[in-house]
Amino acid sequence: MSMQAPVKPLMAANAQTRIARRSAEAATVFAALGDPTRLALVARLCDGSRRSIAQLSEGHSLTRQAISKHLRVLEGARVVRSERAGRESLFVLNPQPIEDIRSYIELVSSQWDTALSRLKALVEK
Amino acid sequence: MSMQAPVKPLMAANAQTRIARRSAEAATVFAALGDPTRLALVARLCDGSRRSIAQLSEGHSLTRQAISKHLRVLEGARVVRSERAGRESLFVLNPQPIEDIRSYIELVSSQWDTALSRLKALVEK
DNA sequence: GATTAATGCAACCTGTAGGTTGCTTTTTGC
DNA sequence: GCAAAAAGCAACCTACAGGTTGCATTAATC
Repeated sequence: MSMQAPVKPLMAANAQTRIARRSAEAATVFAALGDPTRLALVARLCDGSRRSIAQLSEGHSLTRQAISKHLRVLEGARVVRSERAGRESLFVLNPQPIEDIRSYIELVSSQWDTALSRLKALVEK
Repeated sequence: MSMQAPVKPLMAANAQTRIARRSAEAATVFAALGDPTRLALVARLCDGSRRSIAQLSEGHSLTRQAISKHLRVLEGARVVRSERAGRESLFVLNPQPIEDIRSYIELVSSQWDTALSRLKALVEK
């Protein structure tokens, strides 16, 4: 087994740790969005509407309970919020976590970009 | 069961379908990033370095084979590319799919934003 | 107040994701 | 050429994600 990774650090260690620190939370949201059914639900809610489970079940081949479970998963990741209204519970998108992973991706991309520009600078030298 | 969703379309139907159309591919990438171990691997590769499996296994409590499997999943989602170099295979980040989901999120967010602004306009009327 | 709609709850089933162990194959370095 | 390093392959295990069915509960409606 090799002692240490013989790879030169091409970036500030700060950024790496900053990214790593946010990975855990980000993974939860990614996982929530990583199912086609759930992502379809998010897509359907992203116009800001609040819809009941029955409404959200229409058009899917799945059972109402299946949809319900998926909604609870999304709620667990805070991608969605629910509120009971009479006999139905209404779901609405919560944009915060999605905004969070957007900025996470931004962070990752920026690292990649600086890596690329450094590489380019190195080649041109 | 209710006939049709009694929800007014708050947005152009175009955007909804545009989002829906991209959901399937996006879900694959989200799923790939939805595991903490895999996201950590991506974080480690996002500086543009190419590293071997052995290198990427260091620091993890998992087996080399486990890491290897995760890398293949990432490769399946094209988040990462591999290349055999002698007796080791090197992995490097491929930013394209991540860029894709970034723009997907952009799309979703924009819908949410227009929904919000319309709501605001409605209230102020 | 009886009926029907909308959910919730719980048990259950099945496939597969995530992980391990053990062995083989391919390079490398001496 | 031999020993060790790096990775691939394959079988296996286990938990749980994703789905179903059936029944209980709550609320609207007439």
